[in-house]
Amino acid sequence: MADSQEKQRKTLEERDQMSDLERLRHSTAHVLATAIAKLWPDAQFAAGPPVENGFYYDVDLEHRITPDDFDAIEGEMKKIVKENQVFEKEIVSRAEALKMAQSGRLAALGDRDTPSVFKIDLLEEIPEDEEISLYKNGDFWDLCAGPHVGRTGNCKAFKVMSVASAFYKGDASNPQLQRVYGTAFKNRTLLTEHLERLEEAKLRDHRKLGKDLDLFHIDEAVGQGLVLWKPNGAVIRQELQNFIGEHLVRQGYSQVFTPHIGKLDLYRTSGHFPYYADSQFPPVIEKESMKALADEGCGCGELSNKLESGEVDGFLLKPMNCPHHIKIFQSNHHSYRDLPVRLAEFGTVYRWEQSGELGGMTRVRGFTQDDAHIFCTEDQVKDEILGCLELVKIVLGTLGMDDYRVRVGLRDPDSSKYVGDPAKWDKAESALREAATTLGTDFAEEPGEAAFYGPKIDFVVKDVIGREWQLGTVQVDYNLPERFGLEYIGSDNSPHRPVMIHRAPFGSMERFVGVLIEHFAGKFPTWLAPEQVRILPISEKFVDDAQAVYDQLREDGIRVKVDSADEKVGAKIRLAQLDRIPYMLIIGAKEQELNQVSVRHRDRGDEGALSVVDFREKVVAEIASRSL
RNA sequence: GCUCUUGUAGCUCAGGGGUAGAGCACUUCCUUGGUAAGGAAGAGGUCAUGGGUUCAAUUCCCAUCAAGAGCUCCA
Repeated sequence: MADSQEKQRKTLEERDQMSDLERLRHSTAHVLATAIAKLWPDAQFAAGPPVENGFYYDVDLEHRITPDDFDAIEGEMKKIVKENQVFEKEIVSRAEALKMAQSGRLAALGDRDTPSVFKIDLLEEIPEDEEISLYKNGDFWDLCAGPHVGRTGNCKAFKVMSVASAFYKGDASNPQLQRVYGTAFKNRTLLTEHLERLEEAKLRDHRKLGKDLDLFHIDEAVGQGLVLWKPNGAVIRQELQNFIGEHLVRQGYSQVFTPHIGKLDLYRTSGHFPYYADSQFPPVIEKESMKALADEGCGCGELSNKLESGEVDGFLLKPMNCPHHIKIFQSNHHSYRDLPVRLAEFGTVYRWEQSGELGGMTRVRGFTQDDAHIFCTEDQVKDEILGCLELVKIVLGTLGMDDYRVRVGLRDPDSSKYVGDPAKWDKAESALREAATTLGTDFAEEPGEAAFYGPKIDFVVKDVIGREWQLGTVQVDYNLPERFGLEYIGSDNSPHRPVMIHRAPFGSMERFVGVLIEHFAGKFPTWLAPEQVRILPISEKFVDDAQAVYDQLREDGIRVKVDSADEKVGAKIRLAQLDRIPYMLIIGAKEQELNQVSVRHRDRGDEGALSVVDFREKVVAEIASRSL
């Protein structure tokens, strides 16, 4: 937030550290800008930095750039590359730079009627003691601190990728610019490889696979961001819940169930209403109040005031589970001997995410957290955090998800959005930091990433198109115990305030399964696969034998189906492969005679014949061990 | 929420001012076949919704709803 402007401007030191690839991409951004300036001389350029997979340049332009323009843009870029213009650095005085900007000369091919408005703005942000440099390639002069490659001829392997819009300087109150994205690599081979990787990634997109494999459905009639789990998806979710459930028992959690709504007063106490009203579904107003209000002809604004003041009461779809769990904790008196109390629930919550934010399973409006709240003493905080991290590690380890990063979210010292005593924050932050060091993986401390009520550790993974998603989370909370006046009786026979820890190893079932679909590209390990075994009789004659094997496997709880369609076995195999079924059992005359099945694995191929008993044992063991 | 793009059969998509087409899936028939597609026939659509322009709109225009990309946001 506060640092978004700083992010726009790299320090000189950071610029010196720009990698060769970033330098190349940044230079290609200038080539892009040169091409756009040729095609549309009235273009006003803002910033054009390298980014993770390429670069972009922000431009304000009457003409709406569409993918249809890409050929023309790339054509111009190729000419500029071919001309092999030198990237020339020139140090100028502030006054000179300003003069050029006033005459529209910056980020342009020549003087213009209008000043280079964004460049003037950017000039003003450059610290007094910093030198001001221009980079020139051909007639294109741009205000730029560099660094660049030597010549435009170095920028051969590029591609214009997409165009989107972005707020100037990342501030939603600023005008929106057209952001043209491109990518560039050292050579064509690397570029082609990158483009192929993107194509492959599209194939494992969870939204596509969710449809192909019949895992989930989002229906307009139900609502945006509200996920319907279809039978296949439900199997995966249930297996994951069982898996977590087993570990909860081992770690001394108690399972609870709570309703999906709670009174507004509950959230007034927690501080979530009306503070977070914008990101909640509107309250459900009590019947009697509703009627009275309607009779009064109460308007919308009035209603909202009355809700805020508490004059009218109602219920809120729960945006989180904490208050309910707190009330469970509070329904008993607690001695220090009882602590920690660990309450776990797969709790469904509802949040009014902005419509532009919704997407697939990863950002939704109703989702189920594998939530738990731990109420403990100050002394227990560290061990409890360790326990939580242990659980996250077990989860990610079992699923083979090792491509994640750990983020320790600390408060932003300059912001006032945080509640609670700074001394307690310090304590919580150091507890988390200490716990994170025991993790054995690198972690990054990120100021400003804390929740408003406390610091946290997040496990972040990337989806197929490189977007980061927060999955598992462990958060310390000194705030809610205060607001609800939680207490336990200490060994000194006087009341003390417990500390709360929120934790969710998956984060939400929706997001986690979405990410998991992409992680496995739909090829779930046998224990998670909606259909674990498919039996393929060679012809109609062997359907009865297939059915007999089916019955035996079902006894062991194996999820199995028989494909009795009137098709050749090749076609049946193809279908089973497309459905990503781990095991195919082929039954024909040979197998019938020996009471065997021919085993084919979706990745390993033909594995030869086994007796039904042997196959059963093998698969049951594989499932029980949750092997990958 | 903002900008842009998109919305045609269950799925993937083509088409285009004169009320629609392919492949896969589905149904039926022929075929009884050994490790990624055997053949034939059939059924299936108010072309997202609501307005407007027009003799005529699924096609053009506007709005709404939804999806996608990016930005902003994410207790």
